[in-house]
Amino acid sequence: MTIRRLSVYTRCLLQLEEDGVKTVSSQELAERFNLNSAQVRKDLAYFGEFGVRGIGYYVSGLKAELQKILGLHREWPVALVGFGNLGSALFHYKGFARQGFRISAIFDDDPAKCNREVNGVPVLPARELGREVKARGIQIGIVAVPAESAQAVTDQLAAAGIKAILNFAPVRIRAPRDIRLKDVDLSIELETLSFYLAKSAR
Amino acid sequence: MTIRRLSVYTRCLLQLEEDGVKTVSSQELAERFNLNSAQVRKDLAYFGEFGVRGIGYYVSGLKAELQKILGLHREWPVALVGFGNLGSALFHYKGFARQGFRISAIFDDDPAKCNREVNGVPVLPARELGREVKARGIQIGIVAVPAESAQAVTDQLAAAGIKAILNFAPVRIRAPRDIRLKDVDLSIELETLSFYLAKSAR
DNA sequence: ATGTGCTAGTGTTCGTGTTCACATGGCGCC
DNA sequence: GGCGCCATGTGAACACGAACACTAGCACAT
Ligand SMILES: NC(=O)c1ccc[n+]([C@@H]2O[C@H](COP(=O)([O-])OP(=O)(O)OC[C@H]3O[C@@H](n4cnc5c(N)ncnc54)[C@H](O)[C@@H]3O)[C@@H](O)[C@H]2O)c1
Ligand SMILES: NC(=O)c1ccc[n+]([C@@H]2O[C@H](COP(=O)([O-])OP(=O)(O)OC[C@H]3O[C@@H](n4cnc5c(N)ncnc54)[C@H](O)[C@@H]3O)[C@@H](O)[C@H]2O)c1
Repeated sequence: MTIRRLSVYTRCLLQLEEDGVKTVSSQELAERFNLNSAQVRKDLAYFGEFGVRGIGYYVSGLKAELQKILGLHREWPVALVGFGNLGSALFHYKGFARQGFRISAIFDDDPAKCNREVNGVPVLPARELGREVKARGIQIGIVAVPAESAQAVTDQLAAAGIKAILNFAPVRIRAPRDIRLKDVDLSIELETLSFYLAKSAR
Repeated sequence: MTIRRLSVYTRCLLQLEEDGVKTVSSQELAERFNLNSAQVRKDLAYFGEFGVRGIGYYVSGLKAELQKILGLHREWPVALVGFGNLGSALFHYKGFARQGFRISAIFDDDPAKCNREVNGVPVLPARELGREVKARGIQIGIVAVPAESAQAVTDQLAAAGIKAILNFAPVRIRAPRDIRLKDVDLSIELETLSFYLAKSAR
């Protein structure tokens, strides 16, 4: 199943709830994301029978169910490794906190950047990563260091017992099989765009 | 066909070329990304017969072919809209330029940020977007403004004749059909991770 | 209490993308 | 110059996810 869509539905439901909408049909949800309504129903029915026939889905009930499925009913402490351009943009982004992701420790090898606090969050040298991650029970790590350091950082995170990694470095990194790994590669996104431009120019 | 893989191959070939490797087999490429070797061959054969039977692929030849397919043999001027946290991280990122993407105009509505130059690139108020994009022949736009402004910015980019948009705002934006649209939603990436964590904790 | 209308749930079809397995065809060695 | 090697290219099998179309069940009106 494609989990990404559940996230999209959840965000939409948050909006609908704010707008005071009580129920929503699979049809309406589908139109918002130009999907097929059967798709939406299959996605939702996979995890349980959340809907009411003849009515649709109760917005707040469905929202709560989806949040529980996605693990958004709790707070997730997150470790951010690399406090450069991208790292600090991510840190200052408010959207993560809204979904329960709290960057609760930052690690960077640059002595000029570490051993201080930013908005109450400690910036620490990478050598303290293991201890700090364990002490805080952090399960999610974000890798925002240069490509050449990404594997080393991943190894440190793995050793510290982290369970999931979001990697921004443009390299394929290796992690133990039980660690969930997700790559975000912005160059690739741009390249798919230029591919289509180059093609239609042909 | 999944274009993303072509980008991955290309980056790998760049590395191989630097390392002085002359030829590479589909098998070797596949192992690097744990893919199937038939997959690699299908991907490449789709665009032409680039390989030599019994030998594999000539690294520099294949690299050049893929770059041409992806449109990386030329420079793409890019318009960046929104010069906040994320926008400036993207602007200062060196990786895009390496693939030929050059941010050549920045637009932001905040008067404190615009009407100046950063590293020789003008930061302009959004109202000048149309003129500037046309004048510079920009075909790719990056949307890094808050969600509530994203649709308005998209409309401006569309009116200016842009052909492709990379959107970082966490909303589904609408654009004319002939504009290639790509969304990057980092919250969703984190949520897929927390989904798996929540699931295995169950 | 019964009927009608509406929308969720679901078995099946459909299409795309992946994997398998083999035949094809350059290259170099004899 | 012919022969064997080895990796490509590709048709066929397969798997997965998406779309269709039908069935089931709840709510509300009568
Ligand atoms: N900036 C962007 O917009 C952008 C876009 C796409 C991808 N990326 C990728 O994200 C990563 C970070 O990019 P950036 O622009 O923030 O780079 P940056 O150079 O600004 O920041 C990297 C930070 O990592 C720290 N660091 C280096 N090695 C470390 C280690 N072993 N342990 C801990 N910290 C270490 C450095 O001190 C620095 O502060 C890179 O891999 C880059 O390719 C960035
Ligand atoms: N910062 C991150 O790490 C991050 C991560 C994921 C998603 N995003 C998304 O990226 C977008 C930008 O995030 P940010 O953190 O950079 O926000 P930000 O508030 O730091 O920056 C937004 C910038 O856009 C400008 N702006 C607003 N409306 C505009 C308009 N109509 N025309 C031109 N410029 C306009 C503002 O002046 C500001 O400079 C948001 O949609 C956010 O949800 C950011």
